[in-house]
Amino acid sequence: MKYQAKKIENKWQEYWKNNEIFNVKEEHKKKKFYALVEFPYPSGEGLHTGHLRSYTAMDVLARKKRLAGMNVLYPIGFDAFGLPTENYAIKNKIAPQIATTKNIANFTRQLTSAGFSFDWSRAFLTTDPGYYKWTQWIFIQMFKHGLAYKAKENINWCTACKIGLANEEVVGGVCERCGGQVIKKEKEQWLLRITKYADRLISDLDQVDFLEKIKKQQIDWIGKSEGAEIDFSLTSTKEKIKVFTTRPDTLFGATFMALSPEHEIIGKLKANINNIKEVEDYIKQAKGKSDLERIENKEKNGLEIIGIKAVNPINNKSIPIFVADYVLTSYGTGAIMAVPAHDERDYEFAKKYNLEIKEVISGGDIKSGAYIGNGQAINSGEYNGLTSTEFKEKIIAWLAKNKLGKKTINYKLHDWIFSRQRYWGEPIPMINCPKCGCLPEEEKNLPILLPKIKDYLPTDDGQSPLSKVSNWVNTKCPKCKGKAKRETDVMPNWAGSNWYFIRYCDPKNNKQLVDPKKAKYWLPVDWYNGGMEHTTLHLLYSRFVFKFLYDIGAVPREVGSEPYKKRTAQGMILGAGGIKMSKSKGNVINPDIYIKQYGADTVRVYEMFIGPFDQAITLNDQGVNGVYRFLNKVWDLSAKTDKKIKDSDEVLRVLHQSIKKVGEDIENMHFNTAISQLMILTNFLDKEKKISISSWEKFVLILSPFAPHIAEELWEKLGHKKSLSAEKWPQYDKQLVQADSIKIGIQVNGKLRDEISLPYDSEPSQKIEKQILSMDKIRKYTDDKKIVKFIHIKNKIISIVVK
RNA sequence: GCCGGCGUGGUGAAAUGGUAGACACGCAGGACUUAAAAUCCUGUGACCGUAAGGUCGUGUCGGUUCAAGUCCGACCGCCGGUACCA
Repeated sequence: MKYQAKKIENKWQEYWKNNEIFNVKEEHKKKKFYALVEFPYPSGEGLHTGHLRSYTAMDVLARKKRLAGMNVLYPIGFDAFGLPTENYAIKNKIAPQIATTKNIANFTRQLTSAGFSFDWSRAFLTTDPGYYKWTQWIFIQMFKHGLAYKAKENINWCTACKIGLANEEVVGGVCERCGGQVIKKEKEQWLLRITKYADRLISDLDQVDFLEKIKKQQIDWIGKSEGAEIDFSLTSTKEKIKVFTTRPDTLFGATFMALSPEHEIIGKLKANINNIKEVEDYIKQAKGKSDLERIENKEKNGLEIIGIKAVNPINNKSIPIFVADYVLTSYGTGAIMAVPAHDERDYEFAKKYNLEIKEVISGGDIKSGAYIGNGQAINSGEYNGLTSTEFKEKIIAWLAKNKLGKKTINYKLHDWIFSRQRYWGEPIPMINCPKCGCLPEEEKNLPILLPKIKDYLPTDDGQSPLSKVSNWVNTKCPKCKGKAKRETDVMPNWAGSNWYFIRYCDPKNNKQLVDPKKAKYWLPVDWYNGGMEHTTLHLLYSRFVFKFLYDIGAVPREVGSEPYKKRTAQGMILGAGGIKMSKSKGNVINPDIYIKQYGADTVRVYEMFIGPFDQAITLNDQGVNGVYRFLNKVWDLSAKTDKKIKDSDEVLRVLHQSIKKVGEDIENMHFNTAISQLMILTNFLDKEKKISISSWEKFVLILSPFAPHIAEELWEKLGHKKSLSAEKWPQYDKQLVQADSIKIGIQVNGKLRDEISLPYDSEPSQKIEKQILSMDKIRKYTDDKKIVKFIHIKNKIISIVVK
């Protein structure tokens, strides 16, 4: 019979489902393995090939770990709240709930057809009230612990649609939907105090096994920098301006000060500013700039504030003050001491406006540009000669003693804006009472259901569409029972994906976020794989939320405060032309087509074979054929099995080498070389007349993580009644892996001239040396020469140096 | 600009400092076939040579070493992340 992929794939997918082969329970005698992939957002386009790559890789690992005797949890769910669905709903006037249901049916079909060994009994949607009840519960706990608060924040505002946009909706500085200009606008928002966890989010990275580049991304995103806050007094007023600097050692070189356009002191000192009208004009045009314009126009510009000057505390010199939009309001104090000699931006600004450039650290050439490195202090009075490090310490001590400043730490990371003026998200479970203020909803009333509405558009002034649902908005105050109103903002996309991996441990629990016993067994996640695009925000946010849940005891102590033991990332899948797949470029590939044409096993093996897992790959038709041929060959080989046969030593050797290599390669995510080894073994077996049952079984088992359907079918053909998923990963025999003899190369003066077959592990000896030197091809190069060196590295090489 | 990663046949790619190009695609020739597809066999880095064999060859230029795709230095190119973070 010929290999019929579709037929056997349907058969085994049914079998796995009906027999709940991959559904797991806590089994305390067994070692657990929690394999996690990023759950998909069920978009209308269906499963992306990138998902397929990640899910296949973890499926291979999960299946291998099962065979290794572990209790493997490999769950799946859907991250179903979000903007694309909401925008789709607005455009087509269809309830997002309906679009979601439809999309999920499609995703489920696709995921099933690829043969992933998910525990479907644990699947949920983040839009399930039973799930977002706990998303809301977490928010309330954050509020109760002072980590959720309201504040005025600048948000992206589309001037055409007149609505607030999430960062991900601003593409290239314009509105993703209408192409309209996006500016910053102040609005009251909910924020989460992630900055309180910044230090732990850095230091606890020591405890986990993440790819180094991922750790680095986390650290860079948090952006911790140590420096000093320094007070500059002002002439003609008692006000002061605080600046932040990482280089207090350059204080003598501060020749002007620059304020961000948003700096509050300007409003306060209006009366003292002689050119207030020009200053206000400058501020107005700076604020009106879109992000796009700010990015495009990188040339620094500013305006001097006439009438007040700042006084450098170290030498009492008056220096001019500028307002300049290269100074960010959102970092540090929104004001800087400018040291043109030792900062590139300040240098550029000083050149443009003809300001003093005073060198205070030696080591550079100030005429040609700023010197930003460390060095020795010069032009710094009594501090001259100190190194930058010594100088920093001394000057901070001096500032502190004179109450002019102090050591400070700053972060790039900001508190996390956690509200959206949208519909399709978890309602923020807060109530505004005119008497009692802003209070959390009573926990017994959770979940606060998202009401069904007809019009999903935000209001003209940017309020959430929920604000139009008066019978939902109007409620009672949980404290005084008087009339009160619900918070109408909803949570961002991230809310549901922050903690979903916890819920997989106990997805149906209605009394607790998670049963501590179950959490204790399954958590932390042993191995989390996903895309690099989620290794900053999602990873950081979910680590933060997990730490918080750990702190309040919602996650048991024994689990620890890090959610993921190990995190890896697959390379991107590029479309035709080696560019990112995107709808607008029309190069998106739907995995369905390949699965239909070749079957899931072929697609799985192909995706794993095409290149190194962590590198970007370009998907094309080249190579799929080869994998399909390989599986056909495997199928045909099964006809050669024979009960009576005993395999040759050579067959056993290649088999045991393969068991070793495939097993190790899977653990290291070197899937491509694992498959090439399976191909080598297949080609080898193909040359044999008969194959023993025992060898064939081992082959089928090591193939099974990659091509589970064909493996199950071949296993059944051998007369087994049960799925091979309950079998054991074969052991390799160390003795058998080594061949008796080994061929090694012989070099003369670095050039390969011949090779010789020696018994394995032959130690260097006079005898071998003599033998080699008597070989014809070697004599050709050595006979009339003097042998300077004779090197024999066991099992590796023989290298002769002649003169 | 800064921070990562990468650069090897016509193509995807292998290679703990130890015989570069495993494995696969494609291509060429052959077998089977009325024919095609499928399958099988042979060849396939470049150059010289009928062959045996030789020379060159892992982005470029240098260095370390008996030995470098791999280590070190400088440079060029591509990809990804980030962006005025004081």
